[in-house]
Amino acid sequence: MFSKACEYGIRAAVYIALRSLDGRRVSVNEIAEEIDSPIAFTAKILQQLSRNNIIHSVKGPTGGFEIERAAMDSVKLNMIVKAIDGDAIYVGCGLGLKECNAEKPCPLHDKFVDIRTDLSKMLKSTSLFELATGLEVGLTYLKR
Amino acid sequence: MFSKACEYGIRAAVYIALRSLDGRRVSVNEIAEEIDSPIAFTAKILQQLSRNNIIHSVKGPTGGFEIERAAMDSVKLNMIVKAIDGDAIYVGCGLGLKECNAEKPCPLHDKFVDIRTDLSKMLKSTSLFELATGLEVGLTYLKR
DNA sequence: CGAATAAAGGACATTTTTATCCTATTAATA
DNA sequence: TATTAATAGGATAAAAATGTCCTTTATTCG
Repeated sequence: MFSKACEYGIRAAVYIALRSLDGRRVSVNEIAEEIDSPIAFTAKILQQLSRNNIIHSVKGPTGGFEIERAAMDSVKLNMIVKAIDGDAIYVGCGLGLKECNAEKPCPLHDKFVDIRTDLSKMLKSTSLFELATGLEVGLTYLKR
Repeated sequence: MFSKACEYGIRAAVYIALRSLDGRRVSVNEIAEEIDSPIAFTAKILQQLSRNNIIHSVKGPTGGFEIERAAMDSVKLNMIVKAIDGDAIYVGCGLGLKECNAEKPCPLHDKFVDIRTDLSKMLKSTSLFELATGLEVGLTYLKR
């Protein structure tokens, strides 16, 4: 469904949000450790998220990554997915046709649109805050 | 969502079904032409489908691929997806955790289960016959 | 200012996916 | 039986995704 990069990106963002709730900045090393991801690869992904203004980075000692409280509400999963995987998942044809729409649909078009609309709605309506709080109270996990 | 191999596999199977409705066997070359896919790669995928008894192959002159009328009803998309992409799409965690279930869910688990259940239902209930007939009457397309 | 710390980013390596090429096998038919 | 047409399958190549390493840049703090 999502690329590895995107999976790491979402997990990282949720972890950063969790820590930012306590006012703590976190380093790439800590993030990679806590979400069980390869450090350097995770660093690249964090760069992308930072460039897309999804997370905030600070260089130097005491630096690291953080997310402002307001951003935790306004940043929805679809923004992270789009920043990393692009919009193929929202736009592309399920059977890989370059052109596939209601005019000239692939055999699966209508059924796919339904699924994708649901997926899209879910991603657009899920905020980092929502996911971070589930983690905070120990209901959910980011590794294993 | 699906791998390229799986996309080609579904398109190829639908095309074979379409032709088999007229009692015509089709060659790899014709299939690749009609679904706009790389020939040799498509041949590999057809081998997989054949080994999984999803389509039937005949060697030699007048040979080619075909699907029996009864199989067009019994073969559902989920069987093709499973034969080519395995069951990651049904089983795997949306955020890539090795272990993710109701006991120890990732932050997206519940929302993901909903989407995936819908996708799974759709694939399990869609037969090759259904897709081939849409093509036959010119409502849908396999290339472009 | 200098040392230390952390992200940014470029270059490279590995792995997986996608794609191609060539030979072997099978079967029809002239 | 020889030829030819078709799939089967092994080996290899190319491209994309994933992952690593090292240098640069920014910042803090002694």
